[in-house]
Amino acid sequence: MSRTPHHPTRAEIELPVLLDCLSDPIRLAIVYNLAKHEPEGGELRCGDFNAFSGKSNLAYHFARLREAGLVQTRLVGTARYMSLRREDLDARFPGLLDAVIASAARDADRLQMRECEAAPSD
Amino acid sequence: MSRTPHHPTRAEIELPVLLDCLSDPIRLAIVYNLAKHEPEGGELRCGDFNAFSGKSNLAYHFARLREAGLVQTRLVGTARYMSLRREDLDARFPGLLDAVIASAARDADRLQMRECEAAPSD
DNA sequence: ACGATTGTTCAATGGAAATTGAACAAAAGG
DNA sequence: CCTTTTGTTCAATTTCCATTGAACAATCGT
Repeated sequence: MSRTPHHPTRAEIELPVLLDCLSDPIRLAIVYNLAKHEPEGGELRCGDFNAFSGKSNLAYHFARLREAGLVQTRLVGTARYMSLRREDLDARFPGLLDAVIASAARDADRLQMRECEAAPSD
Repeated sequence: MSRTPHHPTRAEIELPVLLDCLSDPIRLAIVYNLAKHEPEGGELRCGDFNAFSGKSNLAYHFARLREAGLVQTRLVGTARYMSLRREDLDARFPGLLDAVIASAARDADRLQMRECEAAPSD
């Protein structure tokens, strides 16, 4: 485990990678839930998504989200807090993230979009 | 060759399929060029993209774009004219297509986005 | 120091996607 | 008709992606 996971710079974020990342139902659901919690700070723990899939599979999706530049990870004890890279994404591709999230919200039922409970913060 | 290729209805268009479709560089370039030609009617022939890849590979990508609901195909003689399904896409996922196209335009250089010449219309 | 918790890394597997070339289909034009 | 043009379909290959379980790493609590 590297002490600090790698995050691409804002300029390194690439559109096809980002779209591919968002095209996976599990990753889209993660982004959707992160967006939903933005009013309350926007941070969720990795463990908050344990109902979505197995842990190792989730770790794989978290890494893809991070390396695509969609989320940032903050280490707190043994836990990891994730949040959307709002500023970077809005600066890089204005309106794109909002349009995707709004589209996902619109189809939440059809997409069988899961929701997760935020664990009590530290 | 079926006389009329299948197009999904507006309601059948699905977000993950659409995003996956747009995440491929060749398909994104096709959509980008179709968008660029919207002021002039928005139709381009399949053959206008022949510089992008081999014909059979393009036929594969055209089918994916069509089946994702991104484009519609009109048969004229031996040629096929494609155009974006603007109304359906804007109705289904407002702002999404525009945000993607604007993002692609912004990164056109980095994406080595090819441009195609519209052949003289009939 | 020890065990529990949290999450990652690794290796292996199954399956879907992209690419290629050859063969085919439909219409246009001489 | 016969040839050319346009584009698809098919089969085969290669590559990449998602998923799984076992092993590992880092921290916390006691």
